[in-house]
Amino acid sequence: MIPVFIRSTNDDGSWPSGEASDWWLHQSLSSLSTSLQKIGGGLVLRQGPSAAVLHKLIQETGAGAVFWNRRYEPAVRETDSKVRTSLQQAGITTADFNSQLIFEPWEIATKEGRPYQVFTPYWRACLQKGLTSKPIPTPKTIPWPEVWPDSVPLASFQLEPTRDWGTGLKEHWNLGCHGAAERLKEFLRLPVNQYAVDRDQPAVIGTSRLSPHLHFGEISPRTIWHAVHQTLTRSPGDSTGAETYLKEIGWREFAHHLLYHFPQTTDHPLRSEFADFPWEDNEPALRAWQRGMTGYPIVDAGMRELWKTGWMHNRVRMIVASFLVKDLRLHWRHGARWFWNTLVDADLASNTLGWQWSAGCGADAAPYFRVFNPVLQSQKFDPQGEYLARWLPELAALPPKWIHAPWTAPADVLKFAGVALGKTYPRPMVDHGEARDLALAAFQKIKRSV
DNA sequence: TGAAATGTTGGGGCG
DNA sequence: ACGCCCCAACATTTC
Repeated sequence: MIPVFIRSTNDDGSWPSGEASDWWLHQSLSSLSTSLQKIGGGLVLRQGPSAAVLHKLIQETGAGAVFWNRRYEPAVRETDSKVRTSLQQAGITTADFNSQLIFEPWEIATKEGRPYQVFTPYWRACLQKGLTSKPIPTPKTIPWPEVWPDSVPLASFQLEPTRDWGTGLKEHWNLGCHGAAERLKEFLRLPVNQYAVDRDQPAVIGTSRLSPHLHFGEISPRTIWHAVHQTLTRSPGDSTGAETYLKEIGWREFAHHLLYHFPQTTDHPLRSEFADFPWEDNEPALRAWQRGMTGYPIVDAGMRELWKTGWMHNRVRMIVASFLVKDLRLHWRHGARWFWNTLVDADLASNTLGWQWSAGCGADAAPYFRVFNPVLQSQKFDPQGEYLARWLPELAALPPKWIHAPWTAPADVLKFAGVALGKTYPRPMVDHGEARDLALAAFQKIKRSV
């Protein structure tokens, strides 16, 4: 058995991976390679068009079969299917497996046999189907070949970032299968029912933070499912936390279900009336959002956490998304692209679902008129302003009472905290009240065409 | 997995 | 003592 990773250069129209993802992939490959070496093998790295690379490897090694795990993004699905055909035509045995998901996107359907478009009934159907098979443990030994084919050096993939954010990322993540397993263990050590409460507080480590590990296949959702159920069996009692957490795994499944059945949603709204939405075109506003300089502390804290660590707390993702789409009325695609490029857990399915949900144009979406108030959200979920102070050092000296909306603070409070609005920290780039009215007015325009 | 506007109720101040 | 008004506090509706 020869483990191979191909850095594919397929011209399949898929979005080029972002820098944060690339960074993770680099570390993850290096970690996988080390693990394989420890059990006497290794990982062969190659670059080029998938099919051509595989055919060449087969020629070099005399391999008779190729196995891989299924992928679900629209563009790569097509590529993988072409690869399969071309291998089979050459008389090679192929087999593909499911490692990424608990439920295949096509095996859950409504009574009419159609895909679900609302989460709750979808998840109910999943739970009813249940998961019977147990995850297969990591093999202790693998039959290795006598002679190894050449491998290109990992560095030749040029996955390491050009900008210096490696230090910020490294401090926050422990990569690889081992890191993923550790993180799951740590997460499950917390009281299970704590999750339902803590997960919404960005200042607290209350979420599992497994998303990048899941995305890169360092841990499978089935492993998580079983570990959570085991914890429940060991210490029964209040299971709301566990159910809430598994529901998040469910959203990930749902995202893949939707992307499989509605592949156009990566770029186009699922609800077609939103194609006519009067989005603004405002480059400086987009830049202010990206850089965390909107003047709304909770938005800026989130955007800076993202830039620094390649990750953002889920509650804050919803807040910054609402701000981009409703307060600035910039197309959700701008947000999706930015997240794609900066998140270590960038995942086409989850990202697409998340942004369309926020914009109100997707499946099971928040109605468009549901506009987040960035100040209220901040006060509600970060009451002490700890999260704000952590990511906005220029506001750290402001007391909790004023840090959520510095422009409302008395002059002497600002002065004492060393805050000079418009100088050390921007004034709010829009008035939320006015922005909300404008967003609702814009919504009225497309509502008529429904 | 909202927030604001509007409606309702009930206690208390006050003439 | 009584009715009136004010306005929290909560509930409902609307965006």
